[in-house]
Amino acid sequence: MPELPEVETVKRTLEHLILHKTIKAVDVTWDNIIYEPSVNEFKKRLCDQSIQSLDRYGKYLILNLDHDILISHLRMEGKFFYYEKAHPRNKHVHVVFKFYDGSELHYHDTRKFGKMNLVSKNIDLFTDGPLKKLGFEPFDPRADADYLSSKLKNRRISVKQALLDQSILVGLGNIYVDEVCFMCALHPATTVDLLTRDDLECIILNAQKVLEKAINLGGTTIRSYQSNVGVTGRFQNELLVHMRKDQACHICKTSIVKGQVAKRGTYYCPHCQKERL
DNA sequence: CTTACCTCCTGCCCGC
DNA sequence: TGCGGGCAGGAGGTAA
Repeated sequence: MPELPEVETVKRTLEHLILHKTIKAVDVTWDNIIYEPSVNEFKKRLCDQSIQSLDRYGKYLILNLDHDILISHLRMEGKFFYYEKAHPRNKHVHVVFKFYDGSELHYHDTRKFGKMNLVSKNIDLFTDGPLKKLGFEPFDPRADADYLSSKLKNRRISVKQALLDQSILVGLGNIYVDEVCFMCALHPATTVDLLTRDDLECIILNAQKVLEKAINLGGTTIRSYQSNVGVTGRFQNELLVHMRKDQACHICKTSIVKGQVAKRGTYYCPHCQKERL
């Protein structure tokens, strides 16, 4: 499940592979991957546009083209494969970008959860476009305790759910939310109305920390992430609680527990992360 | 304005 | 061994 660091890794890898290439044709074999516009318009408009630059916001990958912006969200299992020459399509490949130099970029998505949006460059992604509902990145100086406090006002959801909510902060998914909760000694089910100002500052600080460290290690590779674009994640060796059920907490040696919070598989240390009631 | 629930999909795990 | 059922999981949509 690609979160901010994994998408950043994909973005950096793709920059070396497809920057300045011009699209000759696009094949789409699973229509629901394309959120907007219609599949026919999507394919047609992409033709003859070149990749001017790549960007990322939260977990969204952004390709700046000549006239449009292509936004790709990998959701659970989306990944890219790049080939120098025409390559047979794997059964889980649903979108193929063919470039004029003969190379191809294949979008592979086992569960077909990923989405692509194509929007005009004339619209502002953050005020009118598909990213308008998103919150700040944890690195953003505007993402301070006051900001979080205002976002959480009148809300009684769990910390886990709040950190998964991309309209509050972008970039954290199930893995890194568990890590941040542990680093802040917060039980993931603690409701946000019980958080102190210190907790909010701690959350921002540790979200920055965990994301920066994961980016530097190329992201987290859980299971065999067989993409040839962004494969080398090593952060899985640094995880403090996620995927560590029954293993010793690094602080107190208590066994890490896996439970359900906000309907998500959630790992935490029952000793270091006491729930507040 | 909330929060809760449904949907999309497939591979995998479990029990029989 | 083979089969069916249940389940996980981002985020958009919708209902209450």
